[in-house]
Amino acid sequence: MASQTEENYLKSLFNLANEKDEVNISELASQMQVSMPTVNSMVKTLQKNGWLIYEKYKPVTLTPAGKKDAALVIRKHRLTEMFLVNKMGFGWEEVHEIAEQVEHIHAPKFFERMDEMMGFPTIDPHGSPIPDKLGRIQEINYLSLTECKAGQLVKLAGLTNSSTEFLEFLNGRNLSLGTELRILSKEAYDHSIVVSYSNHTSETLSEKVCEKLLVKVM
Amino acid sequence: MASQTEENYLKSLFNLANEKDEVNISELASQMQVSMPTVNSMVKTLQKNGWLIYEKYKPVTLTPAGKKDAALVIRKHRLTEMFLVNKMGFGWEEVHEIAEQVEHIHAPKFFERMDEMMGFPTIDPHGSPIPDKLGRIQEINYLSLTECKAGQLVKLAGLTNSSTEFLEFLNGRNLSLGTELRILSKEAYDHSIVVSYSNHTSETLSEKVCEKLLVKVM
DNA sequence: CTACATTGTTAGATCAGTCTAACAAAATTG
DNA sequence: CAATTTTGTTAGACTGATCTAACAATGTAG
Repeated sequence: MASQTEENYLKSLFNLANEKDEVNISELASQMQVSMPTVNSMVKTLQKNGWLIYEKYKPVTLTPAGKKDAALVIRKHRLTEMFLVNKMGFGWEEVHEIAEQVEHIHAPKFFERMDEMMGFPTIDPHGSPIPDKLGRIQEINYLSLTECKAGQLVKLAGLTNSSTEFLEFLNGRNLSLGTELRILSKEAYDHSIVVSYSNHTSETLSEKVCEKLLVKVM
Repeated sequence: MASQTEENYLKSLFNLANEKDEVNISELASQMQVSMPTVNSMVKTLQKNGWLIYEKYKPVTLTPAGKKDAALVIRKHRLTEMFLVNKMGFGWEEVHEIAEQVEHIHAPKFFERMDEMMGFPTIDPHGSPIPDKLGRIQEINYLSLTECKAGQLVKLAGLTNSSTEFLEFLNGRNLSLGTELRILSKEAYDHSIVVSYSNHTSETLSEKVCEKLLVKVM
């Protein structure tokens, strides 16, 4: 069974993997906030346990078992976040920190019960998909708000970043998942976008914000 | 902040402390399932951190800070057990294992929220008191069923042991907290007790069982 | 293609938490 | 109270996860 540390490495590896499923040691080190030698020794351990493929001076790749176990940790994290929001009344900006700890609990029925109580949700409070019990993750491809055209009506469906600061910024603008946005105009110079939604008749969103907003065209 | 290991030692120390607040190294070793040298080195660490008083060849004693922090871990454990039973539908025999893990989560608002959702319960699903936010624990003195007399009507209010096996035994007999028992007779030879309750007209409970049942005389 | 920058590895140390073996103090018991 | 048992301590080793310093391989840019 994976230690908490190992679970954290699996999660990072899963999230950092590129199209070729590869992750560099340096990326992983910076993501995990540890030194490269630490990562070097840890990938050897993870390899020994069948979670990844490692060859000297090459990027590492999760094995199918590694991907599955990583997805199951992510499942625990996202189920927890959803439970905290839907069943315990927390705000979407408060749950990450708690879920970071709860995700390491080894008690299948605890998470099964959460899942059941919530009616088997498929996304977490930030719009990210919740992997199933077998670690399968449904790919959703939303558009970034930056890719949309003026005049379009879109619905906010996900985020590419869920930092507390960003979530609090969105709270301050009354923006939440499900909010329908009308794109009033796009500024060519700085790529900012003017939108209207709910009782906001005109709100300007910077490119920095728009690129983090994932939407579904209505 | 206490590590998980330290939290576990604090909990054991709190539970093992006798009238003089003392705990022997050997007791602690057996409770924690580690060797005596391990305990020896750990108590030195705990002392360094202000949680206990240690002198060579003497039993150890928790400091006020140690007692408080121990009680706060026990609070997290018992709130979790109660939440699992009352809000998530688990049986009282299922919750200990999960709570053993959840108790190490460092997220005050998570436990505050549980507490609030349950209406600030004072006992856990096994009848043990839940310490308050300041680590104060209200002493309840129930009688052991063995101390009761034939003819008395008593209500099951607590347990001195909450092992899964014992809880499953009680489930099999339809015995739960709040059950009112009429003591029909006491057998002098083996100290077994015959009781009636609910729709059980006559059930014989061995001394082993009776001594673990805490009751309130009606 | 060589030089420099970046990335990755090795060696060796540290810390927390654990162990066993050997020994010492304290408690018990004839 | 002396002998034996129980309890506790010390020394030294190990594992997991981390570090820094030194070095080696790879990638990049003139």
